[in-house]
Order: sequence, then C-alpha cells, then structure tokens
Amino acid sequence: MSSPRPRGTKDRHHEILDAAARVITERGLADTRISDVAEAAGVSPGLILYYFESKDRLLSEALTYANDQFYLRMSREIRRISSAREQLRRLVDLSVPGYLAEYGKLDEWALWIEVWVRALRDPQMAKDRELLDQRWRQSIADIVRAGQASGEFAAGDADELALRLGSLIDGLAIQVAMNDSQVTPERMHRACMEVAANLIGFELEPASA
Amino acid sequence: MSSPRPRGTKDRHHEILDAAARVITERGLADTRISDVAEAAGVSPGLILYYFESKDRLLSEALTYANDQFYLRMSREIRRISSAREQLRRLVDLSVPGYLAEYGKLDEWALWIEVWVRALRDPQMAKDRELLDQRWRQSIADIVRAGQASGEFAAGDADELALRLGSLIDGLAIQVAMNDSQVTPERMHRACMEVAANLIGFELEPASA
DNA sequence: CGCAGGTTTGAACGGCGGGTCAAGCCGTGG
DNA sequence: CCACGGCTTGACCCGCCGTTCAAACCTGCG
Repeated sequence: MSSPRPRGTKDRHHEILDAAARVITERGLADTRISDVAEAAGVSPGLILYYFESKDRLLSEALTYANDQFYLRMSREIRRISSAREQLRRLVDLSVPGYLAEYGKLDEWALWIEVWVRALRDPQMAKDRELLDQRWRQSIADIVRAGQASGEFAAGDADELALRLGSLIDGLAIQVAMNDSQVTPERMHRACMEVAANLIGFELEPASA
Repeated sequence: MSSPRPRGTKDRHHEILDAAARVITERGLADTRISDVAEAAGVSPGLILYYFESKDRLLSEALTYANDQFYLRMSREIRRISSAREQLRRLVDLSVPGYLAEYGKLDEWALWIEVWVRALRDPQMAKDRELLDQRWRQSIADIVRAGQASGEFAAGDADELALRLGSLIDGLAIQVAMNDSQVTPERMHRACMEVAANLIGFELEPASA
C-alpha cells in the first residue's frame, strides 16, 4: 500500500521483541539463544542480527519492552474504574501471579526477576528498571491520592504508602511466582488487601457481610 | 596429623563453595566460569570438576551454601538479644543492603535474586529456596511469638505477620540493592520499622523522644 | 626406599552459539 | 523490462568454556 516510509521495519522490530519476550519467559534469559528467538518469530537467525546490533541489546530491549506492555495494559484497565478502592483491588488482582485465570502464570514476574539480575551489573538496565519501578509506584500513589481526594481513604503521605504497598506486593509476588506451597495466590491477595486497608485507612467491604 | 579419614576433602569443598559464592556475587551467575572459581580458590580448573560433578551442581550448591551462611550469622546475632523489639530491629538492620557499614553491599541480596531466577526452572533449586524462605519467615515468626509472650507485642497470628513483614523486607531490599535513588537504606529501614510497629502492635521507641 | 592411593595439574578435545557474509529474493521506480 | 536497494537467508567462521584425561605429585606405610 503506502510505501514512502520503511513499512515493514517497525513491525519487524515489534515482532522480534515480542518473540524474544515469549522465549525469555519460557526458557529464561540465560538459555535464550538467537536461533530460539528467530524460530519463535518465524524468521532466520541472521535477520535478528540485522535488526539488533547484538544479542545483548536485543534481550535488554525485549525485557523493558515486555514490562512496558504489561504496565500499559494494567493502566488502561484501571483507568476505567471509578472507585479508588476498587482500582486498588484490581491492581492487586493483576499483580498476584496466577490469580486471574485469563492471564499467564509466570509471565510478568519471571521477566521482572530477569530484569533485576541484569540491572545488578548493566548500568543501562539499572536506569531503565528504576524508571519502570518509579512509574509503578507512581500509579499506586495516584490511586491513593484519588481515594484521599474522594474521601474513600484517610489522609497520609501517598508516595510513602505507595512504596510500602508496592514493595509488599513485590515481595509476595516473588514467592507466589515460585510456587511456594505456603504462599498461595489467595493468601497473597488477602494479605495485600488487608495491609492496604490498614496502611491507607479504608474499609475492606463496602457494606455487605 | 590424624589420617584415616579423608582429611582435606571437607575443607576443599568449603573452600571451593566459598570461592564460588564470592565469584558469583561479583560477576553474576551467568558470567561465572569454572576457571574463575578455580582462580579465586587458588587451585587449577581441573580440580573443581574433581570435587563437583558439574558446573551446574557447583553453582547450585554454592548459592544455597552462601544463603545458609548468612542465615546462621544472623541467627547467632539475634539469639543474644533479649528484647523482642530489639531483635526485630537488629533483623531489619541486617536485612537492609548497605545499612551496616561492616557488611558488604550487594552480597546477600544479589545471591538471593540469582536463586530466584534459577528456582524458576530448576526444581531442586525451587525446593531449596522454599526451605530457605520458610526458615527465614520462621525466624521472624519466632521473634513475634517471643514478643507476644513477653507482652512487648500485641496478640495476632505470628505466621501471617511474619509473611507480611518478611515480604515487605524482600520487596524493599530489592530496590535498595539496585541502588534505586528514591529508595535509600535509611528510608527502607524506617519503612520496615514503622510498618512492623503498626502490624505487630508495639511502640517504636522505648520511652525517649 | 619404593609402592599405593588419593590429590592436583594443565594441556587437549569437542560442541555450542554469537556474529559475519556472500548470495538470493523481491518490490519499486525509471 | 531492467536495475537498484532494502530485506532475508543459511552456511560458515571462530572463540570460548565445560569437561576429560594422562601424567605428576605428594604422603604415609610397609
């Protein structure tokens, strides 16, 4: 169709990044080979190196790309909920690995852990991770502020509350993602909501028993 | 001296595991080669494979070994403190990366993250991780129970409190270990202690202002 | 002394996989 | 219809470890 701009290029980038994210999720960063990504994307190995200057760069980009996608999806979902308490509940729903049947089990969190490992030594990844995390805390803080404005939540330092709640979610999610027999998705969900209600200052149930 | 038993063998095992843990901490699991470990241990590469059947086995053992060491050190330290509240404070001190100058910065937490990555795919490591984590939660729960018995803390489900507090520590520690500019060791420490006081039910300061 | 067994060495092997490249494959514009 | 240039292929090269192994090295004992 229209041709002046390099049409396929942008698509290829995304296709490859998507494929890479999928492969990393199921095989792990360490066991991901270029040929795996190529196969998953349905192209030849050589093409991968045509679009990305090195395997390292590809994997780094894929990691931040995938986390970005997740964030955007969550963001979109939450924005259409009006009650701050329900927004918070939905955020927790989406954060508990395997809590919602419609989403994959490991997926997001497995990638996060790979990001952490990499960020320990790769300065660029460290920077990206900090930004990603900041945005995640920010979106919690926004919910808190909205709730405080509407009177659903008690007053308090929204940023500090976001840090605490977000960290609790991180810590619990790790264990759930690892299939810890003591830490089930349900238990995690309950813990998050109760601590949130306690820290932020709201009632768990609107009015029902 | 005495000779019937294989004398040097046990030492060599530990020497190599120590060396491996050190190398993993500074280079990362992915970039750790057998020759690195050999060099760090002051022996030849061949000897490593004489004591461990494969690189994989060596690294797995090194990871759990190192975490074990950390746990034991902390355990010992805490046992000699009498007040439950002070025990808890000490536990938090030791858990905040870089909070105490005398201990290394990354060290423990960097290894934890490597454990997590591995546990996602290696069933044996998954099992070991669960045990390690259970023990960690247990030691928090023990402190809580002690405090409840002595009247320092309010009543409550010690195991559930331990899970929540432990997870919060995990989640915060990750960010501190990554040098997140927003999450300083001091901020993490404060957050842990305040949430602990709130959840568990005790006063932060004994009596002073 | 010299043998025996466990220990230690380091050179050599082999496979794996990232990266390169020369050659084909198109679609487009002349 | 041809020539150009971006896209795509897959075979190939090459360095890097994990692993193996034969030989050397101790140390204690007969």
